[in-house]
Amino acid sequence: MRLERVDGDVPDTQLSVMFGIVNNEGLTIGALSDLERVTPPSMNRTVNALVERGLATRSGSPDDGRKVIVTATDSGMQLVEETRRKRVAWFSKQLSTVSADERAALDAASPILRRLADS
Amino acid sequence: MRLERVDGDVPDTQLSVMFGIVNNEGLTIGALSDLERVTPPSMNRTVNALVERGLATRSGSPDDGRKVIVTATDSGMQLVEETRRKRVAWFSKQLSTVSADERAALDAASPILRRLADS
DNA sequence: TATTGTTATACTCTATAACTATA
DNA sequence: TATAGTTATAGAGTATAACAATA
Repeated sequence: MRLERVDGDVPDTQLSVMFGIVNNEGLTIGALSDLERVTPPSMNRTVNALVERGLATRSGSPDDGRKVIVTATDSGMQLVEETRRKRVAWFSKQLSTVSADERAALDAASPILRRLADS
Repeated sequence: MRLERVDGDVPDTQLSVMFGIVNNEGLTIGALSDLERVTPPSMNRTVNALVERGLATRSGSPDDGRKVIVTATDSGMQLVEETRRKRVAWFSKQLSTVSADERAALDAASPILRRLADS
């Protein structure tokens, strides 16, 4: 599903961070590096790339001068929405090849797989 | 599971190629790039890294002078076997947290997921 | 002429260590 | 002193384009 994207070759990692800042308000560099499970320097670099592409902006936190809040630009929000639309469409198409019984089997396995993935 | 590895920090990609050459005889650079779904130059680079680490060797094909066959060294085979052992142990441990009913649900979902992944 | 591999080049992601600025 | 972010540096993976060697 991650391969479903909008033309314009924004890499996967950068796209994932875009989804993060669109879906959550006021994320800092540190919060983003926790979310994506990378180190702060790595996230810093990725955010730089997003800002250079005009997809995100940095702004200082009002309450803590050390923190930096990353926000999506209009262009960034548009990219996320288009990508989401494409992914939902792809997923729906995949799901249409699954019978009701198969769907039930997947539903049954889903929470077990999630538990194993989180452990 | 892929995170389960032997100490010595051989990266994931390189380890995956090692499993490829241990599990299949006489693989060429081209065959390996197909197997790992990367371009030949990329695979060439990875094989170079393996040779530098002493895990694999290159040798010319007897029947086609253009082809290069990649083979695991003793050290390479040892690394693969130890890694496999660790991964099997990890997997068994995970499986031990799954009840018989849950196991049945996973077994039912498995072929469906495989079909979707291949499509 | 087509195929196989290689080299050159460039971009992305990742990490650790060391540094700056703020709390 | 501790925390948030940044810069410096280095290793790894990926791709495309251009090239050499062989079929």
